[in-house]
Amino acid sequence: MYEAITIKDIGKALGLSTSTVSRALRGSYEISSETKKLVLEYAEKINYRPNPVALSLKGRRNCSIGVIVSEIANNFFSQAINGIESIAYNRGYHIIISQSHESSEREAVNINHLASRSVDGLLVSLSSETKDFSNLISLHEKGLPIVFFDRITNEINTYKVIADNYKAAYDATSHLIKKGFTRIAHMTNAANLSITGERLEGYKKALEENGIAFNEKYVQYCNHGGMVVEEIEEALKKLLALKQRPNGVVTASDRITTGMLSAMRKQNLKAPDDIAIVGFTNTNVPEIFNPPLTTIRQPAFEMGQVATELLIKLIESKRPITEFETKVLSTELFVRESA
Amino acid sequence: MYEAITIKDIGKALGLSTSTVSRALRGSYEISSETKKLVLEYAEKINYRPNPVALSLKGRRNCSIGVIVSEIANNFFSQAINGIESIAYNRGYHIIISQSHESSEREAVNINHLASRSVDGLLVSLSSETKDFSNLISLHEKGLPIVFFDRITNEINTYKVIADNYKAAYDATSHLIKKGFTRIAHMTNAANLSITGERLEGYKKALEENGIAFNEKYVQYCNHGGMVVEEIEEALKKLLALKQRPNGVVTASDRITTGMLSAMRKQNLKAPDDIAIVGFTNTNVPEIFNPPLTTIRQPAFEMGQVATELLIKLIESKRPITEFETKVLSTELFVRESA
DNA sequence: AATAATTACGCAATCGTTGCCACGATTTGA
DNA sequence: TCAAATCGTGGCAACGATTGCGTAATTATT
Repeated sequence: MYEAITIKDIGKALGLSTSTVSRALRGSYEISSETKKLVLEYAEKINYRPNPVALSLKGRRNCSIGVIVSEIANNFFSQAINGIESIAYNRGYHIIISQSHESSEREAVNINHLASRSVDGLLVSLSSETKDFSNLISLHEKGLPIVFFDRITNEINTYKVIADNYKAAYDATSHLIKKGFTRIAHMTNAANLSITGERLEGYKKALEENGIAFNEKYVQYCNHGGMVVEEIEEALKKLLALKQRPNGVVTASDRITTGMLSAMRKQNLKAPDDIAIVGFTNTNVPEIFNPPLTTIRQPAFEMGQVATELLIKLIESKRPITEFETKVLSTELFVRESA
Repeated sequence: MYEAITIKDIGKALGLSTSTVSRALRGSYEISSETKKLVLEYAEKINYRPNPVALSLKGRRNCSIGVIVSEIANNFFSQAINGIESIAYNRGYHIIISQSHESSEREAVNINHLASRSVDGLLVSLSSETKDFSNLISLHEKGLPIVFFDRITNEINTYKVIADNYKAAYDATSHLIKKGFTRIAHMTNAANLSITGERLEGYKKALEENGIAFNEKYVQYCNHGGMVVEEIEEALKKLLALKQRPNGVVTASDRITTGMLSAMRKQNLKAPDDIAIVGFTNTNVPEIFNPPLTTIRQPAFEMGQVATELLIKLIESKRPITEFETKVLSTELFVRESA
């Protein structure tokens, strides 16, 4: 099935050996310009494309980048992927996208599949379940370039790109406090994610600066990142059951934010009167929610771009790079009516 | 960089030829069970994984499916992709996702890249720009299995999966009419998409059945499918400039629906009082919009599943399939407050 | 005119895997 | 007891492209 034109076909048609054709196509100096012209024109005419699988096997570059995220049905990630693509496309790389669905097992399967299809490098945002990095470490040690973005790990020394999650959560919490809310809950992702810790610290700092005691019960972790409706409703119920019912909340992800709005609606709770809300979200239309949503917007597109630039730098670097940095990009607080 | 274990390493370690190792791994009957056990255990121990690139080159199956859509930052497509993945994963296939961004050129580049990386088959939802199918036709004729979903073409005879767009638009329009709106606009995708035509027909039919004359000026085409904010604002302005300003609208895609809500808000127009709206959208939380949105929901996940099942059927079929059908899946109208 | 240098190309190995054929050793049948 | 069948294994070629090495033909040098 599906027979493509090979270098051999060209050779046969032109009475040349495959090596000559190969060299002619690559513009080698040891081929006469006549032959080169002949081959090039014929190749163009029959629309010859080198077989990338064969090139891969030969160990040459693939010009493809593997991307693994937890969910693409998520504004943050789909925007980040668009940023990744915008750079990759211009630099001649293709991207191959995989989802972990927050499962470390699927993450491992997909990463191994990408690695074995010999992508030139990997852009990784970890699943919330991942605690064992041995697979990634071993790939990294074997020389596979990896750049982490958003959900990172300290176990691997490489480039990383994150949003300023600490400041983002600090800003969100501070805004609620400034608006007069003092019993502020935090509804967030799985506890072991890097972003969760960073955001929790910012949240705590804002409370502390304003002399508000940190209450552990105000922090609700959604292990599925809001993909499961019930976990958010459950978390809300727990918050509502507290003696000191919170009057404000900082939600830490796209799905948790919209899920919370939906859960509040079910409970007939209005923002900001019943519970004020500042949400991390990258939706394009936060103003059409009811009420218009006060949001923290992450620079998803730019994060994708920066991560991709760093990865291509790693891939194309002649000598191994050993000095890495973690790029931290600023978030933005958009004040609307929900807080 | 990145050296994997090969069949040759196993052979060397065990004093066997590569062919014996290969057959032992594949459980061939002509290898003694002792040798098999030896090889299998050693392979397990050193965590051997066959090189898929070499397998590809050998012409064997790849167990990967290429998916091309216009945008993943779109509820419909990201849900469809999740449906695709759910089936593919269970059947042992990996998926490789590419975006066309509504550009026929990028579509072609990405499709060729997928095909040349020897995916076993292609799931395609066409870009709104695509008018030339010669590339796809030629791949299809060369034997590459292709299944279209959502945005299809009649130029290629294969399996196709669509939503019942005719009935969906008919239902949406009928609902508006039933609610007393008679000047109903239709804001839709690029004119040459299959879905656009199907929806337009349903819209027209509902008007006709209710004795309402079709007004061409009420139909606004958004060539970027709502990805560009301005095109929607422009379309709304054109509608508002009409002598007979419409009092209802059927929006035909995720991005157009939310974009329209946003544009209406900018113009200080409220639904349903100023303009009632029924929108095609697959958002998970249509109830948290202002107002809660009356929606047409497409069975995106199921469409992805069905398309994938058909594709795998094509891929795994021993003898060429020549009888194809187009599966039509039902949509659902959810009545809320915007109409 | 004889040798050296250059040009332009072909041969064969390589990447990892599998398909086909062959070969020696053991077993079976007559 | 001898030929045939069977079994387990190894060797070679092939997939498509690249590349080091070799070499014939041409050109330049002395």
